[in-house]
This record gives sequence, structure tokens and C-alpha cells, in this order.
Amino acid sequence: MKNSNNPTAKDVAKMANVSTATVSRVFNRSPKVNEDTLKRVLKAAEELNYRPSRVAQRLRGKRKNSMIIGLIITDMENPFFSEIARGVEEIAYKNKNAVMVCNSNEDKEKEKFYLETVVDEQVSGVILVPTPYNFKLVKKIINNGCPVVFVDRKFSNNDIRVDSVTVNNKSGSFRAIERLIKLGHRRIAVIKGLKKLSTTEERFEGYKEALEAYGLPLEDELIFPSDSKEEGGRQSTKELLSLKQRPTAIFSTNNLMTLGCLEELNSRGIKIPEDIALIGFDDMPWSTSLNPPLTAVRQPGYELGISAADLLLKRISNPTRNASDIVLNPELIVRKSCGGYSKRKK
Amino acid sequence: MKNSNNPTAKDVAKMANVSTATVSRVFNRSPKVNEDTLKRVLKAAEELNYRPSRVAQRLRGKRKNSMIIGLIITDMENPFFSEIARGVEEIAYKNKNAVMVCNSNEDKEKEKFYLETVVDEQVSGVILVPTPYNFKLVKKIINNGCPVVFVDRKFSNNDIRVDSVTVNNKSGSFRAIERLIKLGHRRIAVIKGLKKLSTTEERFEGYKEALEAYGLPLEDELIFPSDSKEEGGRQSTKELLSLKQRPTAIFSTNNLMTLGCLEELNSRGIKIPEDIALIGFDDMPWSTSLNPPLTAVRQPGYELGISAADLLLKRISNPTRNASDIVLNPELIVRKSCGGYSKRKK
DNA sequence: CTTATTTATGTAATCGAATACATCAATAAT
DNA sequence: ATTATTGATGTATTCGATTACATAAATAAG
Repeated sequence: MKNSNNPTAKDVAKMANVSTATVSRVFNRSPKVNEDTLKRVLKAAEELNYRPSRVAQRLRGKRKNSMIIGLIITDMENPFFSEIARGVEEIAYKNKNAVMVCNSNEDKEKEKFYLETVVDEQVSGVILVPTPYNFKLVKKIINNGCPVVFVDRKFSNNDIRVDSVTVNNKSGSFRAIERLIKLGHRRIAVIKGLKKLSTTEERFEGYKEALEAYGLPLEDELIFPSDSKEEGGRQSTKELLSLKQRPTAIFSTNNLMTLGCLEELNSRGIKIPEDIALIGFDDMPWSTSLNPPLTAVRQPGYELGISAADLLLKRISNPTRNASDIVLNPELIVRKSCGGYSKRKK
Repeated sequence: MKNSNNPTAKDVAKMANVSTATVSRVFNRSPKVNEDTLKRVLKAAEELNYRPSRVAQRLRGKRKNSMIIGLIITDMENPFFSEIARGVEEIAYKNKNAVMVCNSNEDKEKEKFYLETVVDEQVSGVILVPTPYNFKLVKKIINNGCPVVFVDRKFSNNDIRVDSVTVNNKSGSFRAIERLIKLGHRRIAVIKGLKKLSTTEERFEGYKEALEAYGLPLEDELIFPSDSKEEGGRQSTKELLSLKQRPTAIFSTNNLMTLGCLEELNSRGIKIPEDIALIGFDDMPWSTSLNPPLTAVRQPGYELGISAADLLLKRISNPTRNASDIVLNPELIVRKSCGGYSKRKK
């Protein structure tokens, strides 16, 4: 209950019979402090339970590292993004940084609010899954000298130099579709994610290229624009099932839509992969236990987070270094849902 | 590139031909500002793109709300906790607060680090899933006047008055076990979570009480202490399967362990629920799509987050209000994995 | 027409630390 | 012995806003 006003450097100074400057020196392990005074100060600090005010520190030392990194993701309930967040947190913690995780929810206003908040709080840097809506603001922030790293996505507009960590979405899709084609599928439906995202575009690109590479036509009626959410996946699945001529395979371009799709198929008693094959983008820890075990393009979410945080910390300690674009490779994990010639387990 | 020093109140003041005090008044919509000056200041601010420094604000106004709430959870990759986080974020955002999400990972040092960080950052308050390891520190923080709300768990030691939002774990377990018993099961294994957690204890308590209520013996060999993680669930499942006399049902007391258990069972081709029935604590959005669809005790994670945030905001605006303990009720969602007399869908 | 009151604004102290500069003592160099 | 150098510490300013207090002008009350 005692709303004890926290002790300040002044209090410590008084107790140790030194000036606040000396206290500050002790806590910044400046070389020029007498062994004896050092001990006295430390003892006083200990006794008073003193910890320097990070707020005051930040106000004073202009470019002082706040030891906080901002992370803005678009869906904190999506396991893919929590994996990223986990990776970021891991590296941040190892470097004694905390993470301010924000959830833009693909919403323009929300992303704006969080962007402004993190820079106002003077975080050391920001890791951002950019929505397509705040390009100008992001650009301004970057130009203002705030270290930024993009993760998972980039702006199509390429006129800013920023560090980024992404996945080779196109090749991931390509391999998935290739697999289906080799299994004999000719009518492969694709459920697309949210409009205007680089990931959506690239994954669709991979789909197109694979069809083309194998001489298959790109058919409009097999393309289902959706919303990157479970409900959207379910909806698109309904639509695709009501086609006069049903597709024999589905490629769902993110985890949540795949889950929706799966639920819809299962609820109708449609056999996977016998009646219809399914491959999803994004693997999940429990993909093996789904009914049926899901063939998926695995993105290394955790590694994305790790790399992004690494990159950010590097940029923070060296703001003028060249921006780098790291592209990680996805992996096709073959399980039962796509059917197939080999009866792999795993 | 231009590391433009942000404009300060001084700059705005100069431009608008007023003092910094007036600028401050404008931004704190103090009543005593002439309409005309107000406009001038606003225009200058607009032009310079001025935003008050939150850091300076916090330093000055002692009990000024930082508009940041700290959230410390124990596993950010566990969907249950991300649901909580989502709920917290939702309410926080509605009230123009940002959330600093920290991941203690059930680790003593890590929790300590994050606790210290959030209070050092002068967050407005903290929502905490407490580990059993930092009781004294948490107590100190609370006594120091920092608003705290516990979510999901509480300290068994009850000598601090804190707001809390938890779930009635005991009744949840009870109902799950009751179900199994009514289905005819007599040997029900339980996979327990991490030691010393109130949730673990309460869920086990429910198990015991149900057995007792139906006159069944509590058998040591059916109790499997585990770690609340997937790997632990798998391990315990292995052990329980190698019992001379196999249990006919398993009650797994959290989502990740259930996933591990499921994977182990499926990989051995053990039929659920025919060979062995399974009920897990924690429902997940994709529980329906698991093989088989999972019967689960559903905790309202999102609501937990919402309530915790509500409570915290209330306490922040009124630090002396009485602490309340909110207990939400879990729900048994019956699906295929427990077998049973009714062929419910969903 | 004074004096009291209100309105609008400025001045200066403050929050808690960091730090440039000053000081003084002790030691080293000349 | 005198000056230069180094070491240890204190003094005072600064970061950017808020705010108690002061002041000046305008209005109301007497």
C-alpha cells in the first residue's frame, strides 16, 4: 500500500556522501571511480533498492538505446506470427531487450496507432509486418532514422532501402503445385489470401508458373480470392465444391484458410485426398495430427523472427550499414492430405 | 537519411509566438486558451509535425498514465495464451493503450527480467500469469503501488490482495472425468501439467474429486506428472501405454500435452476412442479438424484477456478499489475423441 | 472611478539521470 | 622546484514536457 516514491540518484548520492554525477558514473561503469567510493555507492544503492529511471535515461541520452524493440504483426493469434514473435523475443531477451508486441490486425488505423506509439516511445527499432496501407508513414519513420526491419512481407513499391527477412513464397507454391501435377491433378483450385500483400501475390505467382511450366491452363474459375482467415477458407471451399466440374485438388495459401477448408471438407464427409487433395501453405506443430495429416509448405517462422531481430540489432548498433534482404527457403512437408505415390510417415 | 531531430514544444512555441506553457495547455486541452492562440498553436504543431514526447511527459507527470500495459505470459506460442493476449490487446487498444507482451517461458530469471523491465518503464499496470518463482518480487511491486492483475493462475499463498481472473479448473476437470466415468471408463489416466501451478493442482483436484464422487480408487500408476508441453504429453503417453494394464481413457490437462498425446497415439495406430478415449483441457480453434475431433474442456481465453484488461484499467483509474477475483466457467465440448452415447457433431 | 475578479499567457522550477566542464589533489616529468 | 599530467569528484546544464506561481489585460462589482 505504501506508495513509496522510488529512490533516485540523489538519495543514493546523499547516503553515500557523493554527488549524483558519481552515482551515475558508478552505474555506467565509468573507469574513473575510486574503488572505495564505488563500494560505498553500490552499497547505498543496494540498501535503498535503487534502480536508475529508464525514462529519465532515455530523455537525457538522445540516442540512448531504450532496450525495447517494437514488433508489429498482423495477427497475433495466427501461429505463424506467434512463431515469428517467439523468435524475435528470443533474440531480444538474449540481448537484454524487451519486446513491445503490437497487433495491427491488418487494419490501417490500428497499424498507424502502433507505429506512432512505438516511435513515440523511442524504441530502439521496429520489426514490422507491413500492411499495404501506411506506406508513407513507414517511409517517414525510416527516413527519420528509426531502424526498421520488414518481416514476412515487403512493400511492392521498392523505393526505400530497408532490411527485410522474407520467405521465397513463389518457389514454395511452385513446389506444392508441381507435386499435385505430378500426382496427376489437372484441376487445381487455389484459395488466395488477402489482396495487395506481397505474400499473396508471390504465392499466386508460384501457382501460375507451375501450371505454365507443366502446360496447364490458368482457369479463372479455379481461383478463389479470400481473406487469409479461417472463415474465408471455409467460404471459398464451399464455392469451389459447387463448381459444375469440381477441382481434384486445392492449394490453400495460408494456415488459417487451410483450417477452414479442412473443416468444411470434413464436415461434408469429403474424403481427403481420395475425393479431393489438399496442400496448404504454412505448416503447424499439429499438422500431423489433423485429419488427415496435412501436406504443407513449411515456412520457418521462428527463423524469420530470429533473423529479423538479428538484423535489427545489427542496424541499431550500426545505422549506416547496408540494408540486406534475407530470403529463407520454405520446404514442402509431404503428408497424407495430398495423396501420392510414396507412403511417407512423419 | 536526414536524422531530423524531432520538433519540441519549444519549436512550436517559437513558431506560434507563445510560450511552451501555452503549447502544453493546448495539448492538454486546458480550458484557458484563447480560441485564436489555440488555432495558431495547432497550426504550428501541424506544420512542424509535432508530437509531444511521451518520455518527457512520463518523467514529469509522476503518476501520469504511460498508456502502456505490460503483459507477462508464460508461453506466447501456446494458443491459449495468445488468445488471452489478443483479448488484452483488444481492450487496451480500445482505450488507446499499447501492450508490452513479455514471454517468461516459465523461467524464473526471465520473469524477473520482464517484471523489472515493465515497472522500470513505468507501464500503467501489469497483467501477469505468475510463475511460482518470484512471489516476493511480485509482492513488492504490488506493494509499491503498481496495479497488477493475475490471469489464469494465482499464487497459492494468499496474503496479497490482487485482482485476478481465472477459470474454474476444478469443475472443468470434474465434468471431463465425470463424462468418462459415465461412459464406463474405470481406469482413467491423467497427464498432469507443470508442478506448483495453481492450474495444475486444481485440475488434478477435479480429477480426484470426480473419482471419489463415483467411488473409484485413485491409483498412483495412472497419474503422470508432466511438463505442460507437447513433448511431455508424448512421453507420458508412451509410459501410460506400457502399463501392464492399460488405462481405457486419458485426461490430458493442457492443450500442448494433448497434442503430444494425440500424435503418439496416432503414430502407433491406436484407435481413439475405441482403443483409448481422450479428453483434453483447452479447446483450440482446430480441435474439430484433429484426428479424431477432440473432446475438450474449453477455457474462454479471449474472455480471460478481456476481463483482465478491464480489471486492470479499472484499478488504474481507481487504485483503491477493492480487489476482485473473477472466475469464469469452462465448458465441456464433446466431440469424437471421448467416444460416447450421443453422436453429436461439432 | 476604484477595486475585485476573471481570463490569457509567460516565467521558472521540476521530473531523474547523463555529461561537459571545472576543480583540486596527487603524481610524473622537466 | 616547477610545470604537466592524471585521477577522482563536484557543479551546473541539459533532455522535453508539465505546472505552480506570477503578471498583465480585460471585465465585473462596488
